[in-house]
Amino acid sequence: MKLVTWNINSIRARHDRLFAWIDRERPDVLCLQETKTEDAGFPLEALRKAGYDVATYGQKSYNGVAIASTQPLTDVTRGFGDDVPDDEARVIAATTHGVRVVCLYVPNGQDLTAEKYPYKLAWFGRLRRYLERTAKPTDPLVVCGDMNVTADDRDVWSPEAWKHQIHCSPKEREALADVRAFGLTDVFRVHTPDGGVYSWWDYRGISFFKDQGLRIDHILATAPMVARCTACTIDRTARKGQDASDHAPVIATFSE
DNA sequence: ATGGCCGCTATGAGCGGA
Repeated sequence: MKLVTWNINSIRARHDRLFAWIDRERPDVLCLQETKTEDAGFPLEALRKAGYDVATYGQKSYNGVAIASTQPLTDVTRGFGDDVPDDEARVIAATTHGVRVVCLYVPNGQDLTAEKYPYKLAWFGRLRRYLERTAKPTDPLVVCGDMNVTADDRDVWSPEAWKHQIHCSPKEREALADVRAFGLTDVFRVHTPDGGVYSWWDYRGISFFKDQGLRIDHILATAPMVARCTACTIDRTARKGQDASDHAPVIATFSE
């Protein structure tokens, strides 16, 4: 089973590139973030035609997540289902290929002094409690998406430039570590212990050309899924050229 | 030191992204 997480940065703006990539890579499960549209603008029929069952959780202009799978999606849930009023479409989950898949678009946080920063930290707490309520660490579970946090300095092209910046603050990293402490492992790191591989590059300047990126898109898995994970890579080629998302897809392969 | 790009919107400037 080939599972992909990709912050597509507008599924409408990325339509041709997305479908060309799907045709080439044929993922079994595709988790998308920042679709930036309600269902009216979502290419539901095109994905079905390509052989996918699809579940969306969209909103106008911002956020938006979706899961597509070559097998049926069952038990689809949207949001955390907690008691916090929140209409931002950032969480969708479904069971497919015998695996519970949680697709996340974590809040950006803006900067360490913004009101969005404590919201982001609290959001990670809600995520941890959501996992406690809805899953067990012994389940076949994958939690993936745009985490908007670097796990440690190996994920940062310049730890000095990014020190105490958003995506790299100790509190964000602690919040992500607390989510992992539920019983999740970053499968990319299992296969690639060395740093210097990124999943996002700023559109501005020549950051991609100079490989000045961050690894903020993660695939986390419970122990039974880690045992089945034979590879995890980041498709840097998808970031090249015109009309690319600023994120590259992360691909994990699991044995049956 | 700052901003540099991109996608969105009952667009044409301002917001959010990371």
